[in-house]
This record gives sequence, C-alpha cells and structure tokens, in this order.
Amino acid sequence: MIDLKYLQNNFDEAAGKLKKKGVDSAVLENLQALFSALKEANAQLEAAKAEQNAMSKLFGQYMRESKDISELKLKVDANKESMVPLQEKARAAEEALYAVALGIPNFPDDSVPEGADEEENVELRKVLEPKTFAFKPKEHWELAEINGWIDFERGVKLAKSRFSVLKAEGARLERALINFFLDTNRAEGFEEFCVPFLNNSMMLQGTGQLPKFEEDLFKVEEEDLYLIPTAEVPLTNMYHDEILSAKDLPLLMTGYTPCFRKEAGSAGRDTRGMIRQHQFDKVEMVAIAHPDHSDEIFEMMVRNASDILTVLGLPHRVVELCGGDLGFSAAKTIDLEVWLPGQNKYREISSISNTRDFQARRAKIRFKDEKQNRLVHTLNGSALAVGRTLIAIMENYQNEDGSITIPAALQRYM
RNA sequence: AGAGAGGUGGCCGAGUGGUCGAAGGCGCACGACUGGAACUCGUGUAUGGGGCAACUCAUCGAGGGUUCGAAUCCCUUCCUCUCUGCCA
Repeated sequence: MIDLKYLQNNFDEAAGKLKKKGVDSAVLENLQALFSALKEANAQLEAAKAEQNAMSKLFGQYMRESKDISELKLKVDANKESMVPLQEKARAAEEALYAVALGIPNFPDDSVPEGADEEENVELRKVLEPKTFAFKPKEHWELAEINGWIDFERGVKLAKSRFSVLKAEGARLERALINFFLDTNRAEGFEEFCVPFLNNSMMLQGTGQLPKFEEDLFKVEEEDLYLIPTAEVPLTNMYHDEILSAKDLPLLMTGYTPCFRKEAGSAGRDTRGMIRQHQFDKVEMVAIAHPDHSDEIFEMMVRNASDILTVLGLPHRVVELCGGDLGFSAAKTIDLEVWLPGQNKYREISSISNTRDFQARRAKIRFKDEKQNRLVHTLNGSALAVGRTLIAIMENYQNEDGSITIPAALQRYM
C-alpha cells in the first residue's frame, strides 16, 4: 500500500509518480478525501471514547466510595448512546478508505522510463549472441514430441488445458534445473526454504495479489487458502507482522515451489506448448532489506539471475520495464528475456522487482532502527522460471535431428 | 475427525468485573560498585494510530456480545498440547 501521509502532504508529486502507471489523479483525490474523512471520524470517536473512559473510571471510584451514581449513570448512558453513530461513521470511513487504498499500485521509482506497455520497455544490454543454426530450429513442442519429454494430452486429461506432464529426460532435466538454481542461489548467500504451497488471504493481501487480483488465483473451496502464484508470497510473508532487528538485515531467501495461476487475462495467448501453464515450477529469490541497501541487493539479484543464464549458455537480454508495464507492487522491475530460436524471439524468463516499502506496509514487516520502527524494503525475483528454462535449453541446444544436448553446467545434476 | 486442557509483554509466569497495559522472575539497556569482569544495587525496558509536546485511543490468539466499565463473563473462530481415530 502507498504511504497515505505522503500522499496527503505531497499530493502533486505523488500524483505525478502514479501517472506513469496510468493512475488517474481523480482516483487519488478521492483517496485523499477518504483518508481525511477517516482521520476526522476517528478524532471524533476517540474524543467520545476518552470521555466515556474517564466517566467509567469515575464510576468505579464512586462505587468504592459508596457515592450516589445515579446522575453519573445518566450521563454515561447518554454519551454511550451518542457514540453509536460515530462508531458507524468511523467504521464506514475505514472500510471505504481501504477498499480504494488496497487497489492503488505502488509508486514507480523516478528512474523508471515512461511508457504505456511492454513496447516501450528499455533494453539495457544483451548477454551472449544467439547462435546461428545451419537448419531451421524447431519450437519446443516439436522437440518435446521427438524426444518424448512432454505429454501435453495427458496433462489436459488429468487436469484441464494449460497443464502438462513432463516425463523421462524432460522430468529429470526439470529436477536438475531446480537443484542447480537452488545451489547457485545458496552460493550467493540465499537461505533455502521449503514453504507451504497454500497461503491464506492475509498473506496474499500482504504481497499485493489480493484483493485486486483474486481472479488470477486458484482458491480452495470452503477454506481461506489459495494456491500460491509465486514463492514470493510465502517467502516475503515469512516475516508478516514481525519486527526484525536491523542487524538481521538483509534476509536473503530462496525456495523452489510450483506456482499456480489462472491466467485469466491470457485467453488465446501461448496456448501451444509449455510457455504459459496454470502450474509451473519456479525457484524464487526474496530479500527483506534495509531501505538504504535495497538498490544494491536489487542489482545483485539481477546479476545472479543473469549469471545463471550465462552459465547455462543461454543468450538473453536485460530489460527495464517502463511505467505502464510495471506490476502492481513494483517500484522498479528488470526482466530477463531468454532467446528462443524456435520462436525467433526473446521471452521473459525472470522478473526481478524492488517493491520498496509497498509490500512491507501491507504485510507490516518492520525493523528496529535505533529506537524507531521502520518499514523494510522487500524484493523478489525469479532465479529462474524452471519450465521456461527447460524450453530455452531445448530450443537453444537442439541438434538437426531434434536431439538435445544437455548443457555442461547441468551434466552433474542429471 | 472425536474428548479433554490451554493460548497473557523478548521469554517464563501471576492475574476471574473498576486503582490492570497488566505483579513477580528471567533476559536486555543504562548507571553505581570494580584495575577489569562476575556478583550485588539502582533505573529503564510492548506495538500500532491521532496530536507528534503534554495527552489520548486501541491491543492480554482473532472476531462478535453482555456491562457505565472486560485479560477476567457469554458466543463464534483459529492455533497449541494430551488421549483416541486416521494417514505419509
């Protein structure tokens, strides 16, 4: 959630920032008004409560001193009565405020380029040249068929469309990649975690998936539980509503989880193959950082994810997202796009974001700095999306006969 | 899943209707003592919100209720422990 005090005190500046994300300033004016209304309502209610508390205290004193309480009782009853509408007003004001506030995206950093959509993202650099093939490179689903690595039909039978089954070498390569990623992240200082794949609504709200993006999530019937869309949710919320010690920062976490997404807005996109599935494996990095150091940790995370691709010999480019393409919670995001020769284009394989204090405010993750409690910065990034790495390896390491060479870095994991 | 017990501050643990945001202990911080340390003694030590100083509101697992007043009584719910059942 954005800092409402900041919005109130620096309205024009705040509105200017959110314009980059396409948020209309009228929405913010409304939010500001709701915030003022809540403060006003709370002030009134609190004054009445203070009076009530004072009279109740006096009441106890009268009782002890055996004084007559009948007159006081009348006063205190009247005050109590008068509090009812104030209570309702404050409750309604709070509800109205949060209904809007939780749907406002994070401020982008000032350095984030202007732009409406992914067309205006900025390529920062390319790493490794795509190699030229002496034959027409095949798409991964053709290679999957030739090698018997992926069974799309039975995935659909078992669940529904956008599910698939990995088998034989394909399944083993998936597992090898997970281990390789976890080991690499661990060597970079990330602690490894195995976390629940179902999280409750409070956690999903903490990282920003709820309440706005409920339609993207798989929910368990009759339970307050959702299948996680990314390990960012459990890893970041590990410290939900906790106050950390400054000396514990940064907390660097990594974990493998499957991720579940409804892909509600993606009907018709990437329907063929394994690019866009309802369930996919991912190894995630999450950092809980001191605000003064989140930038350097962000750079480290980008470098780490890029290095993994380089070690695997996968050509990729590093792209900074423009304001319009930035996710809801992110202040700054860098995507890594891997080269897919079969598709003849770069496709997203990692997304690394600094959410600054946006998630920390929602999830109440703070640290003690001297005497003061301050919000941490939270960062997350894939290192890497496993299924898409598998696809990238298939397409980049394919031979003319359709066979696939396992990259040297992975051979000891197979 | 059924039966019983219980959830109080960083930790342990008192508190069954008012002076309790909460005794006592441990831990921690500062000070005294010491050549230095331990011991001892003294002082302090939850979080969030509003004013941002005085002050004030909220919080004793969570949510609701009774009451002038709730850690304390009632209801719902979550969690933990023990026994039984089941399962990996």
